[in-house]
Amino acid sequence: MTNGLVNGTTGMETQFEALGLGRSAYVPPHLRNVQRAASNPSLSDGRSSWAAPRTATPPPARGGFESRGGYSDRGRGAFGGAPRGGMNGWAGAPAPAANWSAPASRTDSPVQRESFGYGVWKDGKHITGGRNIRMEKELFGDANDPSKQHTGINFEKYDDIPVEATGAGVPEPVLSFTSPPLDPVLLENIGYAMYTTPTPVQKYSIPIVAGGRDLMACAQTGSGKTGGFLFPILSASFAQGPRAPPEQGGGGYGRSRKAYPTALILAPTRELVSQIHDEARKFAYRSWVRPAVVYGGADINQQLRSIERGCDLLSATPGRLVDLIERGRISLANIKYLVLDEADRMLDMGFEPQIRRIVQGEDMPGTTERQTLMFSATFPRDIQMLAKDFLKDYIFLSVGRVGSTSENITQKIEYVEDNDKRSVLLDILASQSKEDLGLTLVFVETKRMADMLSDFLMGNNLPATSIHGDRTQREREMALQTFRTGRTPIMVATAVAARGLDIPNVTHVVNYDLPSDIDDYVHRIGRTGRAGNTGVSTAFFNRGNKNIVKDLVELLREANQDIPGWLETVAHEASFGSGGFRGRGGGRGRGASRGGAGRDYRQGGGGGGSGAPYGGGGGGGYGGNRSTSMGGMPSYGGGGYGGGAYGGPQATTQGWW
DNA sequence: AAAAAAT
Repeated sequence: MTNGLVNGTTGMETQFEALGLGRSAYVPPHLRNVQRAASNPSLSDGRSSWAAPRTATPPPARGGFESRGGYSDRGRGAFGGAPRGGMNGWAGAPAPAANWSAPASRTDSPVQRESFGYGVWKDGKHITGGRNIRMEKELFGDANDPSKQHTGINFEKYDDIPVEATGAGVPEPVLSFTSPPLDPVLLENIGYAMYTTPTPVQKYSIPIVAGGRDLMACAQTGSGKTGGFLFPILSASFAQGPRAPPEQGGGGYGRSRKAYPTALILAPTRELVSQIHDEARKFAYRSWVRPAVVYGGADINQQLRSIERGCDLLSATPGRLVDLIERGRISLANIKYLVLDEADRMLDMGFEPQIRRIVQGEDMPGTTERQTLMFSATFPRDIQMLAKDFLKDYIFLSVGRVGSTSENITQKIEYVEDNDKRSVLLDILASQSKEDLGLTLVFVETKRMADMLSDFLMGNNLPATSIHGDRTQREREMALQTFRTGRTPIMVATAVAARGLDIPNVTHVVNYDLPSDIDDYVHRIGRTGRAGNTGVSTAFFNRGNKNIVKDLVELLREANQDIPGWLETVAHEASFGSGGFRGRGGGRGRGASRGGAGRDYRQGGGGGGSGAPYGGGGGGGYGGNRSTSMGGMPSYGGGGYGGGAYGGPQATTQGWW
C-alpha cells in the first residue's frame, strides 16, 4: 500500500479500483501485518536499526515547521473538512492569512504568532504565543454552546475514588494544579478549561510523569485520565522542547515531509482519538506543541497535509498510523512520550500485532529513552505482558471505579421481553418532559439492531440518529455532532460509543440490550451523570441477561439504588446455577476490580499464584463454583454454558424461568 | 456473540 497512491485527490476507493485492487485485496484488520510480524525476527529484540545516533542535546528550532507557518491547521480544526464537535465557533470566520502574512518579513517571527495563539521553540527556548480570543472561544467554548460546555472535573465525588500507587519510589501526589511541577502556560490553559482541582488519577500521574517515571494505570474513562497523561506530558514538553530530529540521511533533497512527533497517544476507536486530540489542542494552546490526529475512515490526504503543518503530539488509531509510517510520512524516532489508552480494549480488538510493530518494530526509541504510560481498565495477563515489554520500572496506579459508588445516576432496571422493548422505549421517550432538553443515549448490542431501532424511532417522528462501526466515518461524526448539539437528542449506539466519549448533557442512558460484561454496563451508564450532574439510566432486563445479573445486583447495592425484588430473586437463582456459567475461569477478580480496578501483580500476595486478578485463580470475589447455603438445588443440566443456561423453560419454584 | 479497526 505504499506504492503510487499518493497522487491525486480522488477518493481512495477510486484509486484502488484504478489499480485493480478490488475487494479481493482486502485483508481484515485483525489479520493485517500478521505475516509481517511473523517474518520479522527483529520484532521483539532487534532494535538495531534505530538505536544508534540520538543526541541528548536540546534540538535547534526546527526549520521545517518554522518556515511553513504553523497556524493553518488551527484555523481548520484538526484536519480539514471532517466535521467534529470542535468546529462550531470558527466555521464562518475568515482565515487569518491576510493579517499575518502581510508584513512578509519572517513568518517565524514570534511576534506574529503571538497574535494567533501559537508559540514556537526557538534557540532552545519556549517562546509562548499571545492570546487569541477567537481561538479561545473555539477551544474552550462558551456558555451558549451546549456542545462545548466545559467538562471540567471538579466534583466532590471524585474525592472518594480510591487510588493506590505501588512500585519503587512513588512520589507524593500533588493536591492542586500548581507550578511547579506544571508549566505556567499549561496552568493557564487548565484555567481556561475551568478545571480547578486535579482528579485522583491526575494527582498521582502528574508527579509520576514529571519525575520521569513510567506508569501503568488501571483506570477507566471518566477518571480524568486524559488530563492525567496530557498535563504532565505537555508540561514537560513546554519546558524541554522537542527531541533533536535525527540526521536526515544524505540530506541532499529538500526538507523532509516526514513528521517527527515527540509524543504519541494510541487509542482504540476513532472517536476516542478525536476526543483526545481536542483536549490536546486545548492544553497545547499558545505553546510550541502542535497536536495532530490521524485515524482511519477519513481522507488521508487531508491528514497528510495536516501533519505537515505540525505534528508534535500525535493521537492515532493503530492502523492508520502504521499506514502513514509505511508511507514514510511519520517517523517515531523522536518519541519521548508514548501513551497507550484503553490498552485492554485495544488488545480485545486485535491490535496487538500493530501495537507491537509500532512500539517495537519501527524506529521508536527504546524503553529507556522514552517515557511510557499505559492505561487499562483491567490488568489481565496479556496486558501484564505488554506492560513488561513496553514499560520500565513502572509505578502501578490502581484507580477505583468512578460510577460504582456514584449516586448521581439513578439506575432503573425493568423487566422487558424482547418483543416489548420497542414500545416500552417509545413510552419512555414520550414520557420525558418536554422541558428536559437532555440527550438520551440508547445502547444496543448489534449494528443491525442499531439501524433497525433508529429507523423505527425516526419512523415514529422521533429525532434520532445512530452510531456504529458499519456507518461511514462521516456518518459517525455527523451522528455525534447532531447528538451533541441536540439536533437529534436521541442516539442509538453500539459498543463503539460505550467507552470514553464525553458528551455533556446526556441525561438518560437506556440499555435497550444489556451488555454481558458489567464493566461495559458501568461505562455505558457513565455517559450520563457526568461532571456532577444527575442522570438516569434504564436497563431492559430479561432472561437473556442472566449472565450479568449477579454483578448487576451487586453494583446496584453498592450505588445505593433500589433493587427490584424480582431481580434479587433472579440473582439468587443465578448464584447457584451452573457453576462454570461465567465462563471466565471463575469470574473476574471482583475485589480487585471494585476497590481498585486491578492489582499490581509484582506485589505478590493475594490474587492467586499468577498474580493475575482475572483468569487463572480468581483474585478474590467469587472464584470457583459457589454452592450456596440454599443447598440442594442442582444446576441446570451438566456443564453450564450455552444451551445449559437457558436451554429450556426451566420451571423453578420462582416460576419465571 | 458482537463490536472495532489502514483501503
